Amino acid sequence: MKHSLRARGVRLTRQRQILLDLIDKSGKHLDAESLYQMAQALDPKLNRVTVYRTLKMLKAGGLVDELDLMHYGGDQHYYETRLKQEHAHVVCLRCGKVEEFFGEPLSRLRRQVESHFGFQILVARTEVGGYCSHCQALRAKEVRDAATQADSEPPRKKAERKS
Amino acid sequence: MKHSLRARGVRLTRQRQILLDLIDKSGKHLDAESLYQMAQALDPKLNRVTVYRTLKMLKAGGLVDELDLMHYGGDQHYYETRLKQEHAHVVCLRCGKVEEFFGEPLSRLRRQVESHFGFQILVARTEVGGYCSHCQALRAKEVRDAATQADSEPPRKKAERKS
DNA sequence: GTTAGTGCAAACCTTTTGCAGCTCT
DNA sequence: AGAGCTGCAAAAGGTTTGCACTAAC
Repeated sequence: MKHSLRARGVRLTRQRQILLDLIDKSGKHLDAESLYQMAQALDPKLNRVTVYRTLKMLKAGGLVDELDLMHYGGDQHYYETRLKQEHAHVVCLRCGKVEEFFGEPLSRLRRQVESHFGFQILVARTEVGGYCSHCQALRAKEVRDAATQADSEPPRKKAERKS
Repeated sequence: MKHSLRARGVRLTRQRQILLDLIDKSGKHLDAESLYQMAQALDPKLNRVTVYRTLKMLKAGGLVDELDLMHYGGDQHYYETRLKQEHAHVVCLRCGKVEEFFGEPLSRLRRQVESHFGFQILVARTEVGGYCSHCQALRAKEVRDAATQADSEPPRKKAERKS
């Protein structure tokens, strides 16, 4: 990563070294604010704006990919170093867990889009939202509880219709 | 759409009728602001906030899908009525044109994610960014021109700001 | 020594929220 | 009648920009 930047004449400032190291070493799916917090622990003077500018540059240079993760947890963007292999992000909308899916449908899709439209793909992103296996049961229970509560709610007045 | 809402006890106010009609009739990929502008032409009192609230409700109810379109043109969200058939959005990063891709890799992907993780999918989104066939040539020319210009460019003075 | 990069403050854009009043069923 | 909606104003959240100063090459 650093090598690639140097080759383009990008200056490797102290701040960028810190950020690059964090992005590389940390697990994936960092958003700007988290990255900023981590960076600030190492250099309290490092500004939030520098984080945004660095991420923007890395994205423009194709060194990181930008994700939304189905906007679970807000409208900020998440970043991960561009991996060798394309993958989809599978986000549980209840617990927020993110799984990565590698599979041939992805490369197949890419090839089809390229040939079908004569399109030159620079970046592709597949995000899936729903409930993970663990949360499906819990979710069912939550719905049940909510319904039960509604049913047993004091209809102190005249007979009310059920919705 | 209206029927489905009524069935859930959602009130069909004048404002919602306007917005629902616009979403249905207009081409796809409207963002909140555009929808607001269109709605305001029909009812000048209709507030932007109502647009946001309505879109949020439709999304929660699964009646519309939310798109980012690779953030071409900003960080706002776009909406389209949920179609029978799943499709990917292919966005040209130069001209902004959006193509829709229907193909079996998408349903294949869906099935694989479900069975591989035991995941219950509620919403899936595939977005592809790059250059459409028309823009590829133009893009190449732009890059060439930029390089030529850079070579022969006199030492830069003050940066000019875009108005 | 240049010129790219940084920090700071302030602006910006999109979206959400609190609340009083209005309206659909 | 009354819960559900709307409009207004104001705030929030995330990101970008103008500008003077600093540091990498």
